Amino acid sequence: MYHQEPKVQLNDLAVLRTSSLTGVIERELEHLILTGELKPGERLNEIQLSTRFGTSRGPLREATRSLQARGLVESIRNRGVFVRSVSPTEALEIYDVRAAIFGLAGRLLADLVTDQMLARLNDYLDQMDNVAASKNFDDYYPINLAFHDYLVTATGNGTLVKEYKAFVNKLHLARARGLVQAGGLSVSNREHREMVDALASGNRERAQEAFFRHVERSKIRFRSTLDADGLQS
Amino acid sequence: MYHQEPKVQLNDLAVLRTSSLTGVIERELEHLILTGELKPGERLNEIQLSTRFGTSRGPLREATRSLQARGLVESIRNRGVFVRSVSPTEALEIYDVRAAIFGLAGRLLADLVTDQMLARLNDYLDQMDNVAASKNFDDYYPINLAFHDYLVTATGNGTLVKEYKAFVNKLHLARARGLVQAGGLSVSNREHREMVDALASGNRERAQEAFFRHVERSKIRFRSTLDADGLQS
DNA sequence: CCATTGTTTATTGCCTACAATAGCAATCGT
DNA sequence: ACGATTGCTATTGTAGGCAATAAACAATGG
Repeated sequence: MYHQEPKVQLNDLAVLRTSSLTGVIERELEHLILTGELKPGERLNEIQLSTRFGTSRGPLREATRSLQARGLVESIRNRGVFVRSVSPTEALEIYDVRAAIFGLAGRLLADLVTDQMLARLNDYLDQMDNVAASKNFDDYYPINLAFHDYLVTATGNGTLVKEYKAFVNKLHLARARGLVQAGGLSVSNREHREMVDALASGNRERAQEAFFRHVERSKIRFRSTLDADGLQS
Repeated sequence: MYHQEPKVQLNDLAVLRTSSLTGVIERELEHLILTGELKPGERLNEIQLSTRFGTSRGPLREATRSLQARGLVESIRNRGVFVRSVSPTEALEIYDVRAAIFGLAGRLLADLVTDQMLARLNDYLDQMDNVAASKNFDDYYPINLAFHDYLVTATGNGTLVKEYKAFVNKLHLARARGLVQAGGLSVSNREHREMVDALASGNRERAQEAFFRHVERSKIRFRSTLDADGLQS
């Protein structure tokens, strides 16, 4: 009975005023998927998960439908819903679309760039240089992520932000997930500087191209490691 | 009881073997929304719609969750789900993202283009010229749509296709829907020829830019009519 | 007359129960 | 022995019912 205290610990009742149980479950499932606790190909058992969340199957089913529409999960009738497994081919497709969207970010930013923004970007670059020098790669990713997040958000185009993040998430479901990260490891900060320089120039097309190429190079690195490991499709 | 013959007329039971009731409802709702039978801002009454489809509220709720994730509908807790109304501002955002994706299509096609493809594209161009000459504008849209659909599909990038169509659909929910179409009416076929010529040249960047600009010009036309009509936000 | 506070009603949120299906194992016939 | 068939079990698909909320209206007090 849902009028009792739900068993969930972190969600105050206040939260449920605005966001429905379904929404909470959806975010929770998304988290489980993206952290890898639920692995690609794994089935989401309705009863098991709903009891885990302390709810009935209804909200859980609604949550999985939403995840399905967002491409994180796929459903086979009468068999269940499974965490999606993104094939290398699809990963390559996603890289291209992501490049296009990120390129748009560059194009838009070229018209919006301010000294303050450039200062902040250069700060990110310095931080990444420092961390790279100290070979502390675990510290590199958070900054790298923040750098890209800032760029995308600063466009002021919410649709763009949403799309970009959706694709980044989807790449986490790539069968060769390790390769995605491994490829990123070798990114030299020079690519990032090229992007910031392009922004500073205020040249739309140049910025778009620099941003686009940055993602395309990630794609190429991904494909290389893919070939090296002899993975197909 | 769902083991009886459902009241839905067009869907054979065979269809339900593969796609769930939820999926059928979702497609049906999507149709109602895109044809305008359900207008932006309108509430989707669960009881009314579920009885209309001859099902219970469960599958209907799952269908609307999916539509919500896809951005066609928005849900307010304890108040219901409403057909989304896309603000002019968001429409402009969408135009940009769509331009980026369409630009990618151009870039990819530049590497894939064949004589056969060019012939087909030129055929489309001729058809549109003819129709435009005869001022039969109702005939113009289907060809225009097919032209763009073909371009996007020919990239072979399914992710791109899906995204592109999603955004086209969303633009149908723009508050100033009429303006979207009105703006398109004045598209001269010259823009289309520029795109095809760029493809023929095999120059990636040029093709990307031509495709990108085509959508951007639609955006500008949309904004002009917007300003003329004194619409805000 | 207006604001505030019950009260009613339509509708959503969630849950439980039952029907149907898929996968598997045991059984049966050949 | 072996394939097809038939139950069995776990799990999903759907239905319908009760609780809770919000919006509209009525009643009350200032």
